[in-house]
Amino acid sequence: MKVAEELRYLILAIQREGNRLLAAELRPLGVTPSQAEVLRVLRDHGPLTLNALGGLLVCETGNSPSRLVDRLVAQGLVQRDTDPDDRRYLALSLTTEGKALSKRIVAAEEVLHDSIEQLVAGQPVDETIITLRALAGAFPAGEALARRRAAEEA
Amino acid sequence: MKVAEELRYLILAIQREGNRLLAAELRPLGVTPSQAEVLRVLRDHGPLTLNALGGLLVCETGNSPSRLVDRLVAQGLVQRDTDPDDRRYLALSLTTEGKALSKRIVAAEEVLHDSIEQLVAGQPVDETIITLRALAGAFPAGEALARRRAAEEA
DNA sequence: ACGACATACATGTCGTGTAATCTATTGCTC
DNA sequence: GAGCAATAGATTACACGACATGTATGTCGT
Repeated sequence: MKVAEELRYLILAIQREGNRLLAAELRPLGVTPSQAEVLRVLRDHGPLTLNALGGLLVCETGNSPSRLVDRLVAQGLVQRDTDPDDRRYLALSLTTEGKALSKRIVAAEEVLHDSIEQLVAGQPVDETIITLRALAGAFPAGEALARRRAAEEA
Repeated sequence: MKVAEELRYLILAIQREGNRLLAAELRPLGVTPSQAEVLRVLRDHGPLTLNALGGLLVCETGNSPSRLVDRLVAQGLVQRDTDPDDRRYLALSLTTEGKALSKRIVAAEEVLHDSIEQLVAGQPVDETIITLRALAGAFPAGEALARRRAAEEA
């Protein structure tokens, strides 16, 4: 099998299974992995417009995470205000309840991350990250990650 | 950011974007990446039952890829016969049309694979594959890949 | 032969990913 | 300020993935 093909399938398999594990951890909290990502981004990066939110999401649902946000609003976790100056813009932020839940989400993610670190213990992880960054950097979703890293350091 | 968290998001980003690129290559052929995987597996691993097919798919849709196969049957690419000895079993195989299309699918995948290899040229790819195999090997979907590798070598 | 169980597959539901299309608001040009 | 293009966002259609549940067929113990 070609190297690129094996890479592709390995990444597909890991992504699927990782997502399932995370979904299982998050289920008791009543949110899905994508919803959790939105809550975490909103928690870390203040109030955002829908577009700005999309730019920071890796699970970026194309143009508009509208539906994703809809469900979070319906659950009372996210507040959606319209900018009074320019009514095309939204101001998305966490409700008190959303802030509380996001703490529990971080804890659930820790469980997954600990499992991952155990599995890759003793493996050449640094080289792996370098390679994957080279791959991801070529794409928009990879840039979302880079933006988040940049914002965290600022 | 923790190593495991960065790994997780990198893999998510790469998987998404890779899938989109492949979907674009495959669109002129009228199939999706998941459908293409089914056609390739059927081409390489003879007639299969639905369960056996699921065991070789990385895009393994849990229990049963019935609906995935449904669309391929509807397009005339896959033939679905019932085993006369035990009518619970299916015998899935490519039609002539399906065989012809699978050749074009391989060509479309080559395009993606060439792009990937260009992007990771000069990176520590071997170490990356080792790490990812360690991760994937812990999961069922990773085993699907291993089964395919084993079958290819046999 | 009968009934309980097991196996293989099908189907329903929910949430999501992607792309196409629609609506509302704004800003620009004249 | 009227018309028009650009922009932000919402809506919609289709295919999937995950999970739960349903159905048909076969097997086994009695």
